[in-house]
Amino acid sequence: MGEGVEWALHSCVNLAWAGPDRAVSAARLAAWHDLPTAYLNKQLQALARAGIVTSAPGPRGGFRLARPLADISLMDVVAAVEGPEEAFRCAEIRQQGPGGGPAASYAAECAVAQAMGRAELAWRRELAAQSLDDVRQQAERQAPDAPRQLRDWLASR
Amino acid sequence: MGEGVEWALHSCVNLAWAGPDRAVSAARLAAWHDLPTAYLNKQLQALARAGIVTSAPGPRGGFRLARPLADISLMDVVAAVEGPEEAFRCAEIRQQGPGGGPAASYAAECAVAQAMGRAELAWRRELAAQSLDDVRQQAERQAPDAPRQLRDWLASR
DNA sequence: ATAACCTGGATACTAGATATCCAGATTAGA
DNA sequence: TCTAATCTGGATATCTAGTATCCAGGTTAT
Ligand code: SF4
Ligand code: SF4
Repeated sequence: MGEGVEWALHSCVNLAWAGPDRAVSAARLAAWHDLPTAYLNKQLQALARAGIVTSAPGPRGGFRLARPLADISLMDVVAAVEGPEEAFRCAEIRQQGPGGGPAASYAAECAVAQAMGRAELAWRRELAAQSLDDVRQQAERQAPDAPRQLRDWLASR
Repeated sequence: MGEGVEWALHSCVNLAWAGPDRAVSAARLAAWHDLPTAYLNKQLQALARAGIVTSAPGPRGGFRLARPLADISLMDVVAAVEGPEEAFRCAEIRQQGPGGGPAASYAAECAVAQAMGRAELAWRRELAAQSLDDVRQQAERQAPDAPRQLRDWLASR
């Protein structure tokens, strides 16, 4: 699990707090949490390609949310940043060595891979069930003046 | 997800097929699927430390299952091989930069981390719900003579 | 026209996973 | 008792994927 996921999630919540009128540049989003600007920019580009945020060049440009937080699930962000690969990669070892005859060659996905696939599906379902708005609400409960702090800081630039 | 997990899972099923009387050396288990002997040995050591298999040195030594396959869940094996670390590691970025004041410093685990934790819990639960005996049964359905092949090959050594 | 900004490719750096090696310790069997 | 097979565990090397930086474009507000 790359830490780009965490950056992307926090950035989305920050964009929501900044409001829909104001576009925020990658440089500012990065500075807010002291992250490497160029690298965070890559994650934001991935979010843009996935249609989660929109991007605009030029002065007063930057990123803003493409849709309300309630319509963005954690799964959307994870898929956008981490790519579509499964965590468990089948290397087909059962077909190597003396054990792997042609008998097993044409069989379907083996039992191990299926079991791991079911577990990963449960993980995805749970991520898909939680929206970024849920996250935002709880974050505001823990730090009620975080949104105002961010807006003030953005305004002072 | 390291591929040692896959090796360990297949090795456990192979040990079950070999039977409880015969201990199988790491070298033979590795040769069966053409895996690097020394490295597979490390995964088997991890399984031994976790109490999933027992090990015995000396001639006629090797590994055997510590308990029936039905009492070993996929989660047991994954935890033994991959360690206890969570896939999502919280880097506490919210406390870095201008955004992280002392206000948030003492707050509990943030909303993002909690949400990811819930998803990972669902994954673990699904893994814990599936026993290695389920896997064995389906594997035998796909390749009914795999157990006999393995026993024959082991006997011819 | 200028400066602020995104895009995307090329490149370097780094940490972790993969793989090998060796010097003990243990035990079955001759 | 001696030998050979085997596990144990630390040290080390290699490889891969994640992390990070840079630059040469292209776009747009002022
Ligand atoms: S399908 Fe089964 S044997 Fe093949 S790589 Fe996946 S887990 Fe291993
Ligand atoms: S607790 Fe929240 S802010 Fe801190 S590292 Fe985890 S996800 Fe990021």
